[in-house]
Amino acid sequence: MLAFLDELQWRGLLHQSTSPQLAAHLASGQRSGYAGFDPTADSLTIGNFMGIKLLAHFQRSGHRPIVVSGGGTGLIGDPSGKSAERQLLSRELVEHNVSRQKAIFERFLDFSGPRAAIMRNNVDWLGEMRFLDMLRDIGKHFSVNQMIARDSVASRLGGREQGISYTEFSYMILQAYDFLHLYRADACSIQLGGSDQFGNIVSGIDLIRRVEQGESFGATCPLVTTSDGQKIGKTEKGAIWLTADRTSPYRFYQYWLNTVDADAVKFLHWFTFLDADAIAVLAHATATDASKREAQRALAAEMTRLTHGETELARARATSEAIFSGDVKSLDAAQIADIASDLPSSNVCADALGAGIAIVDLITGTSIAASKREAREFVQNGAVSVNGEKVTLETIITSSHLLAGGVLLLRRGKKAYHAVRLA
RNA sequence: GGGCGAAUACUCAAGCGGUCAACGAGGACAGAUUGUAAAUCUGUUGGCUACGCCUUCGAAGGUUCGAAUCCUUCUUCGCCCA
Repeated sequence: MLAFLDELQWRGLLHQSTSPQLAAHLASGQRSGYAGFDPTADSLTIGNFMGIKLLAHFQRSGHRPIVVSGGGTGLIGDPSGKSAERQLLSRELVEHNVSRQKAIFERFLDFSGPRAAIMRNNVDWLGEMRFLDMLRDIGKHFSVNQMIARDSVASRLGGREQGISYTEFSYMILQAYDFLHLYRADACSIQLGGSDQFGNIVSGIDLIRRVEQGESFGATCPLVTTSDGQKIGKTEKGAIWLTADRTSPYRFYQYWLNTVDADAVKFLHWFTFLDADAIAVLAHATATDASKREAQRALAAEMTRLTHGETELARARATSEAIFSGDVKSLDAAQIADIASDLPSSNVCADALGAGIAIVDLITGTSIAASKREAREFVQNGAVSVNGEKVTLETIITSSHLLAGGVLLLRRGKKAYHAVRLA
């Protein structure tokens, strides 16, 4: 078992730590460390995954991870890395989001055993905090002079267009207080997070030192980006989520499979739990014959298994193969239904289909083509196929085209698929 | 409070009375090539009952045969003076 910091180090996930003593602190016993998550949505994206992964490594290295849901801070909004003031979320929504996110953590962390992960929600302590107490007990330890020097605050003070509200300005105090609370209540001495959280982490450490004369630590991972500097997990069609209701396992699998060569090995380090040897083998394979995309395949498989489980991985793989080999006609009804459930879909009524529908009309308004003009263009370009066969403008779709189970599989280009069900 | 200027499609950005559904760039999408890549080349990028028609150039009115282009008011933003 590798020490926590060493593990992060070789994976390229260690950006900064607050003190050289951290390694010794970790080596001297089982520690508790936390990372916070904003309940801005009822799910989490692969952008949030890094925080989870830090905790997972922490646990695997023999320590106790604490997941802190920002049920309280989520009501305020973290100004770090934000150029504009955030919209406030309602209490009900934040609460709902917190409860939905809980289920996600259970897939990545072990909530049983001697190092069982624990969940905390900072609304539990921030919610009942009295304003006067906060000002007297906590506020006294913060220097406004230092607070306004913070990047996240300074950038907002300079601009005339985007100021910062007192609400968001206070955020760092709340996060610092979180750390203090956890230090007291759960003997939590470490905070983990992205590099953008470094300032907030240090604030917490300072506060603990002043109030409790205690020692605490922090470590951050770098902001992970793709080779062309883009945020990971952002696509044109929206973020890649960690729950099937927002991103199907198939799409999730495809996202990783489509990783560019330059990023594949790097992502294996960052996102998977594969060990150094396994990654070295894949790196070698990629260097020798990139066209086999072994690194991408392993990455997609690992990530899908991790987030959705073995069964969903098998399905996503099977769907991918059936679809990209173009051989969908030989599939049976169950397989087709399986595939269709992973794809965007629409319905067509049996009567209309009986009479025959022009291909252009069929695909207009689906995820394949937004308008008739576009539909015509795609068909003319030879971009559209039905059940793996190219269609032309003259093609009329009738019930004889239906695959087993009453489904049509539409395809545009190489990667856009759509299922049409008989209604 | 006063003065000046700007608002154009996903973004940036031309246009300043007809030839404007609106130059160009980026992005996006598709085709060829390929590895469900990258790079490259080509095409498309408001909608439709489609060699024509309809709706768009911050909003509402107006001038004109005709406006994104001129006038009025309003809204928002920027700059300058107080």
